[in-house]
Amino acid sequence: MLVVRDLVLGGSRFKDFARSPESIPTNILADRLQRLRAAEVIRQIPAADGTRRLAYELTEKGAALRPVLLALRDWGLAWESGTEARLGSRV
Amino acid sequence: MLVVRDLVLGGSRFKDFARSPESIPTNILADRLQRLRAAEVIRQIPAADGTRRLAYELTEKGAALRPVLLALRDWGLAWESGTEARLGSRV
DNA sequence: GCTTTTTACTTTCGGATTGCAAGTGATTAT
DNA sequence: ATAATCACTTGCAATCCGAAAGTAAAAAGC
Repeated sequence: MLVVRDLVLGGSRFKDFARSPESIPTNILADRLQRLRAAEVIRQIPAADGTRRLAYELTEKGAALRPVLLALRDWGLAWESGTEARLGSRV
Repeated sequence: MLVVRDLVLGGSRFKDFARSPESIPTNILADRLQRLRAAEVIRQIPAADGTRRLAYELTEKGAALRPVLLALRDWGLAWESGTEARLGSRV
């Protein structure tokens, strides 16, 4: 879910996910990326910066998780102190 | 999350959760009930059937998770075959 | 062109978490 | 009075996770 959130926020590279404030271990991150790809929530694409490196983007199925993230964000903002709103507007 | 879903659906007793199709082991269930109580998502109440047994209900904070469940249900219905809609109408 | 750094992982390993099975004491049904 | 149900707890093997280190390929710096 945190990987999906990062993708919605614009991050798209392995290093971006690894540097997120939750600081996921890289072995777990690699496993999650693999599983999310198997579930067709994300897909691999070539990096946008001209290099031969990889990046990830949400599939249509993955983008459809946005309302779930927004509902969770709203709940956190309303009920859990310390919740930060990095996700933008509704729907 | 599955405990919260069961509570939204009407189940309220330990046995109800334990008998859910996901069949959670009872030691994990006991742990989750304790944690959800600590997080003030659920609270203990006396059972409704006159016996001296226990039941659980959602707090206001817990009930506020309903939109999250609905968003997840909608996603499952749209993208995951085999998703069953046991949750009722919107909001 | 050669060295250093970055990237995207994999491997290793101790500790935490989980699933399964069985057990327990109190309450309730027969 | 006896049996069954309820709401857990305990014990143990297997799985999963986090932290750290290692690696191969690509990119950056000089």
